[in-house]
Amino acid sequence: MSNISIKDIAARANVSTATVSYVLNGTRNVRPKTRERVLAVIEELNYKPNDIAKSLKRRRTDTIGVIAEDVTVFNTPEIIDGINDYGDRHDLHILLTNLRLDKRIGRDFDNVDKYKKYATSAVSELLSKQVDGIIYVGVHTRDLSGLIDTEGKPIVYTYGYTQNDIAIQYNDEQASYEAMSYLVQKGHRRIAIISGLMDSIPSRLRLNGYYKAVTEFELPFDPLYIKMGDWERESGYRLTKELLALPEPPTAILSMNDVMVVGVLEAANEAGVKVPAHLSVIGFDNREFSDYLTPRITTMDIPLHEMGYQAMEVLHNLMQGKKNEPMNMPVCRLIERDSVAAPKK
Amino acid sequence: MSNISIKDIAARANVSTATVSYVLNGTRNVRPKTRERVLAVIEELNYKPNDIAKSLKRRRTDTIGVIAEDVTVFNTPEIIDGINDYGDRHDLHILLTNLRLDKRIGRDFDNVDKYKKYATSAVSELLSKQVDGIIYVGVHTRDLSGLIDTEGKPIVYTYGYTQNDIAIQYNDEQASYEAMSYLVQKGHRRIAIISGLMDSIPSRLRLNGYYKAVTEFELPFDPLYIKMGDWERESGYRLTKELLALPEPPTAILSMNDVMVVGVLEAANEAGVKVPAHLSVIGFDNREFSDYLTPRITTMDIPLHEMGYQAMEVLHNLMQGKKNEPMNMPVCRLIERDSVAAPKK
DNA sequence: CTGTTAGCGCGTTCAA
DNA sequence: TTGAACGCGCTAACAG
Repeated sequence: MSNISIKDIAARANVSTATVSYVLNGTRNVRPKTRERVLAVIEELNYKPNDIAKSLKRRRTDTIGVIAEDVTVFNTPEIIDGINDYGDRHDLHILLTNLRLDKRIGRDFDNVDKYKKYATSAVSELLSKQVDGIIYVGVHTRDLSGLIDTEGKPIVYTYGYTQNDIAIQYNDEQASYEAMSYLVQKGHRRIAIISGLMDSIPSRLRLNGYYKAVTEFELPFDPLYIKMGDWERESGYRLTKELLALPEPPTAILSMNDVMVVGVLEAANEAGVKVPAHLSVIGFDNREFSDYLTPRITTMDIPLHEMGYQAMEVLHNLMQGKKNEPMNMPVCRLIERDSVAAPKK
Repeated sequence: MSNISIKDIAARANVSTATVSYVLNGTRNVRPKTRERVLAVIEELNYKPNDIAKSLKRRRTDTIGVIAEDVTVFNTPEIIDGINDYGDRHDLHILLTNLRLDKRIGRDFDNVDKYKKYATSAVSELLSKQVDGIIYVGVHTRDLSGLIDTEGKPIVYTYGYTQNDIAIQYNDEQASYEAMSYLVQKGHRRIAIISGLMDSIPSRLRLNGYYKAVTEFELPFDPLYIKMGDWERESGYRLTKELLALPEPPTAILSMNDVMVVGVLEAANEAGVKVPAHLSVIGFDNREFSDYLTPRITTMDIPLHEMGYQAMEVLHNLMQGKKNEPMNMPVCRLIERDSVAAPKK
């Protein structure tokens, strides 16, 4: 156990504690010979500075509080990885709080009262720990205004936003537009879309991208091609059945997540419709399993790592009082696999 | 920004800072009237104690350093969730370090020198931050002796172990034995196993469980039923082809992870062998996608949450100098789905 | 320019 | 119930 303090170093090197501190931080010039001697003693005693004491005086901890709504939800680890990536490069540490919302309240996000207490006490603990800033990692994009009060500490949101704070979002509209372009380029005209729940922002934005593509490429617009799903596999299954039963079924389906694609494939399979020969499918999320399905699913990859990284970058600037230049919105990337082909004539 | 300190409270309540501290911590009796007054002022000024100052004096931070080899690897988030679960219940906070090994060095774990520097500096930073203990979360069970030196601070390993420290492991042998029992009970006798890499501890332990079952249930033992895979899908595919080409092919396959099951299904499909009608399969890991494959895969769930929870519990005892009674080894649980049926006569 | 002294940051806790 | 020392490192002020 190292109870060695700066005093011990000072004593053994025959200098004052101030000098040791200056050597350690390069805050001031120290004669090379003295510096050598101090460094040698530090090495010899394997001294490790006490960051707690340092933080108390500096009124800065170089620590960021991360509030994750649920670390076990698929998007969170990759965002945290991005946060760590930036943190490593700038000597910022991460105090992680996991609200565990999925296990505690499931998907009942409307009932804010159920989890406000968790969020509030998380913030309170982080403030007591004197974090220099906070990143909130939601599981699902929505308005979080009023959920927490950081009492002036800088905060940045991902997968969520408020009226007043900075939030990092990726470009949903562009993503679905790009997926549509790809399908069109492959020769598709009759393209259906299976959305997520319509109270969801990404659902609406992606629908915008869909409309935009339909308009720009002058695709046949049929309201029956627009299906409201609920993010779950069963809705993919059910809605695909409906689509396939249409007098003029679509030749391609854009599904707003990969989970619903599982249902799409089941329905196609049951109906004897081959994917991609008779029906093309694109998913969203690039979940690991999308590569394990048959056929391997073409899907939009969400820039999670970049979102975490950018959130930290923006927060870091905020902490230093720098203005944040408007940054590029992270964009999705199409992962081409085997679920899209040219339509049969 | 709250710059209110205990002094402000003391002044406004006409007491000494000591009294405020006693009220806050209940460390000593305070006359009810005084206590009321202090509490009122605290409320009024929305005072939040500074844990940094507190930690400096108490020489204890109530913070645990978690070193994760990679948070984006599938088992890690659930382990962290277990850590948080225990932490929440005992007012312990988590300082998270992510070594990001998967991105930095891939699977090249043999080359310790490549990541020793990351691990060492992670420990060093955590010690400087004065964490009360450390949990190391590996991505893959192996001997980590000599990787890091915590200088006397208590440490507990999961997915990894050393010669001298405590490590939380789940019961691998029991898991494969139980999977085998289940297959036998369904009527299978000719059961093959596809292992992971054989330099892996879990591979060997699970093979032990397999042997034990073969012996106890007096199954026909055929060395050709034992296939060495490498955890990857392709090996599942290739080895299943070999198994199906045998003069007496197995009626069931136990695969040491779910990823290889993907390959098993592909091979079976190509050979026109129906799962589970003609071939039963059990996987390992209960990966989310195992429920999305066709058929839905029966698999062994690994008690990740419990491992994290138990690691914290053990560490907490260590921190308090308590002896750790031997605890129950976390056990896997069979998730029954649709990939196992009775064998055809 | 180099080195030292001493007070500070904020709660905790002992002696009185 | 209180005054004051203390935990450890930083840094302003000062001396040589």
